[in-house]
Amino acid sequence: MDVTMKDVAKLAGVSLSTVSRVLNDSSLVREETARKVKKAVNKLDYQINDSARILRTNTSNLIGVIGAGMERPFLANLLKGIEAEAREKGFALIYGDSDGEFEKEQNYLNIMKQKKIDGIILITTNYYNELLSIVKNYQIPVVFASGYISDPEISCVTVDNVAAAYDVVEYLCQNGHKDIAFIKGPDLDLLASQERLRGVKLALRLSDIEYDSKRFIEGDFTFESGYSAAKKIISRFPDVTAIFAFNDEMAIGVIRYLKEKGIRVPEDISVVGFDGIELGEYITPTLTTIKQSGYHLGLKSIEMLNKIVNEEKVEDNKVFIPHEFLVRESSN
Amino acid sequence: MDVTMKDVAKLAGVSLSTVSRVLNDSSLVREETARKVKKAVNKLDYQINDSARILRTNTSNLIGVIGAGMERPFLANLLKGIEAEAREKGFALIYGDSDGEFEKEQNYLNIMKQKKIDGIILITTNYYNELLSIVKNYQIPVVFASGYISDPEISCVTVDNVAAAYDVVEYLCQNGHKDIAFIKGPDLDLLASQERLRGVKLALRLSDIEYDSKRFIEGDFTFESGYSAAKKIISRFPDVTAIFAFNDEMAIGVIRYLKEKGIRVPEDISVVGFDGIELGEYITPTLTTIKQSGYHLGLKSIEMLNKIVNEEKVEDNKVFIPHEFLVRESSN
DNA sequence: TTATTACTTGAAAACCTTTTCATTATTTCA
DNA sequence: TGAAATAATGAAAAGGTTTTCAAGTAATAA
Repeated sequence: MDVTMKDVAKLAGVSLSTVSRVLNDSSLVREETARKVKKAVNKLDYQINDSARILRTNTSNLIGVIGAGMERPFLANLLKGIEAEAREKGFALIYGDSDGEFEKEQNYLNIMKQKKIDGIILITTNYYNELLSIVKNYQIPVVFASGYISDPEISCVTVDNVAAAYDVVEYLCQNGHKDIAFIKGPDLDLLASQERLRGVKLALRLSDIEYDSKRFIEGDFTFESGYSAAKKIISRFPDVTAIFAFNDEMAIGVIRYLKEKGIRVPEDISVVGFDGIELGEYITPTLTTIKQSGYHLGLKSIEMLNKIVNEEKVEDNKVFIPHEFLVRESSN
Repeated sequence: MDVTMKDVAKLAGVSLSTVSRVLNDSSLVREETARKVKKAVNKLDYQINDSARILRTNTSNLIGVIGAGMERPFLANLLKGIEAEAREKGFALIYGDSDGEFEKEQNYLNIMKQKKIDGIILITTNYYNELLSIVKNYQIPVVFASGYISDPEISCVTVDNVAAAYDVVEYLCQNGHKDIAFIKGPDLDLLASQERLRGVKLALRLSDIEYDSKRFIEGDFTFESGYSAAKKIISRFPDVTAIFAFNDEMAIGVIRYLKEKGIRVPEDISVVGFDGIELGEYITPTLTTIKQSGYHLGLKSIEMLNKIVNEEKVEDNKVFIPHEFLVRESSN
């Protein structure tokens, strides 16, 4: 039913092998013959059968992406960056959202293995160690795009979460805030959230503020969790003067709660987020935050993965993308 | 290098055919033999070679998704719904973001054809007719998830944009608004935005308000375009009492601009959006909007596509997902 | 017991490429 | 001009499945 190389060969009056050569590397074939073949290809609107090609060559030009919660603006942008650069490099994408569940991740990994993906990008923080060992075992080139992986064999590209979180807290302390509350990510999140936590602790220590675990409320990166965390914070620590949420959505949830309670931001309480999603410029007050570019992060991930796949030398396999501390209206 | 069925067959002491049967439909094989085979499969951690399977069967369990601007919250949710239901039905996803460019769409279509996708979901509004004719020509089962397609052969699932937009305008008129401005989607958008426009015109006519094309500013569904459209509106039509933006992001951009100018929402100007993204509940004032569930839309799309792929009868190939008019703080 | 029938299994072809190896045609050099 | 080298092409194998067809075995019916 579909047009195959055989049909092209017949129409062009040449052999299968010749058609294949023209399609891949016409340098081995006489120019005139190549012309004939190309003409036939166009005439028949021939499309290669990818499965047959993959079966034979064992390379798919497919890149797998496993992530969690890709509807979050930051991650959606990351995906877009991945997508754009993958396209640029000639890869198609196969994508699976794991919701942070290990079982789904395993499942997607199997599917991807079966599809002979050339490489994989992991945007997943909960079971990264387990995942990593599977991927290593399968020998699939991998790039982590969700945090710093210490294993020297593993490439990762991420914002410097520790430094960024440190900057935020240092800024708050320098502005005289002593009673600060924090909204972490899920405790299951072993990368980004943990790293930000480390940065916070470091800054607190250097500012001689005692670490008090009760001031760290667990959220899940949603508006709603920021909102309800704010509620807890206000009831437990009425004297708080600043709240640092580990992402922008939670910070926006916080602001909403404070407004509802008639608490002024930033006059009564300063609020800081993390990520720098576009939305932060459009709410009132505009959101003080750490800006990192998900798009850029995605881009870099593919760039690096591409090198690994092509066995080019990767000069440095731990890449930090730039971040910027944006002081806007929600803090002082 | 990889484990193949041959290895399994050898270890289990049976033939290739038997292994294949066990893996697909063990009803044809003696229970004891099946056990042996399964044991070998587990022992060797056998994973099927998908390309070989696709080559032989000509079915891939792959669904293509072509969309534009998937970083927008509504569409990101849609993608999530697609993803979840596809997974449920045993499909993997191959996804391409076209940025609304026809060339990229064509390109992805070719790639997907080569990968022998079982079906495709189109979330794309600019060149839908051209795309449709290609897809028809390729004979790929297709579901449109971005608006109403009148071609009776083509399945689509969408919110009833006409009715929803009508509801908004009727509400505004009933609340005494006579001087309303609108922020459309891109003029290239031939589906959702056009349909909403039709609903608006209909309601205006029935409310005896003259249609004035100058009161329809073109936006591109971003915060920024809402912001700058608001600027134009305020300068050109200072007496406006209501603004209806064709999506929530633009409405939020509008609100931001009005706040900066010291114009009160809704006391001075009512603002209404469209989509019902979560964010609308967390800004102040909360956003009046049409709520539609992208997740649900995605789900339904796959459900329908699955039926088409399996050649089940599709009782009704034009599906409207429910929408809800949420009157919140930004309008009165 | 013999002849059917049903149940299990295996051998081999087919799916469509790429690529090695061999062959033929062409060019180069002496 | 003839031999050697080079360039262009084709035949065939290989990659890992599924599936048809045939064969063998066990169960049933006559």
